[in-house]
Amino acid sequence: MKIVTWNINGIKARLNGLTTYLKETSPDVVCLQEIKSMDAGFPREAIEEIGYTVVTHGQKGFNGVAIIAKSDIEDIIIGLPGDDSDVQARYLEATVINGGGAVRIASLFLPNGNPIDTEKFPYKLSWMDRLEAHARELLNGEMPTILAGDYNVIPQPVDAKRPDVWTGDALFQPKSRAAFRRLVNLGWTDYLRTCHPDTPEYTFWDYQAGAWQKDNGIRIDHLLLSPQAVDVAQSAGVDRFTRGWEKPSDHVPVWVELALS
DNA sequence: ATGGTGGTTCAACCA
Repeated sequence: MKIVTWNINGIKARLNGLTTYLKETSPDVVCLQEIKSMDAGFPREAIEEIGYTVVTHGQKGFNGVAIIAKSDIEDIIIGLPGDDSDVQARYLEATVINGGGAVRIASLFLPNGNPIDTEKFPYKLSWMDRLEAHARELLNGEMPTILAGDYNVIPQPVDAKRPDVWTGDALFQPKSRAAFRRLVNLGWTDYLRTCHPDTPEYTFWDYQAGAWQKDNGIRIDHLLLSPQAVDVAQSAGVDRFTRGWEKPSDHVPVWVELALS
């Protein structure tokens, strides 16, 4: 069972890329971020036509997350629990049934947090606090669980080609990194890093200044696995090839393979 | 080097 997370930076601009990716790699589940579409405007038919169920949590213009799967999607939670006043569409959680098993999967788009001297940075940190509280609750469940998404956090210096230029950025601030570490320390596994301890594994390259050509990337899209998910995990990787496509997203898909029938 | 690129929506915001 292949589970993917991918910030597509706009579903309208990326529909061809997404359907090509689905046909070429045949993933069982894809968690999408930055669909930049309302639910009604999401091109669900084009994705259903190639065999996927579609659940979206969108808003006008910005943000927006979705989960698409080859099988049924059940027990859907829309929005990150903990603050009913937060109207930004950044979190969607559901159960995906797969043969003999079920996996609990979240698609999350963590706030960017820049510039750090504005209200955007405390919003990021409070959102991470809420995620930590909810992630603690999720560990009490019995199901394999994956928190997948664009975390907008560079966990370690190895996760950036040029860590020095990110020191003032919300993605690499000590408070952002500490909050990510607290999450992991609850008992979640950054499975891609576990599988590939010695290589950068970048997932994002800026559109500007030839970042892709220079491989000036960062690793900010993550799959955090509960212990029950780690027990059945087999491999993980980054599908870098989509970054070289015509009209690419600035992020690429990150995947994990689980041994569920 | 205080720019550079891209998506959504339509002047400005977000990343």
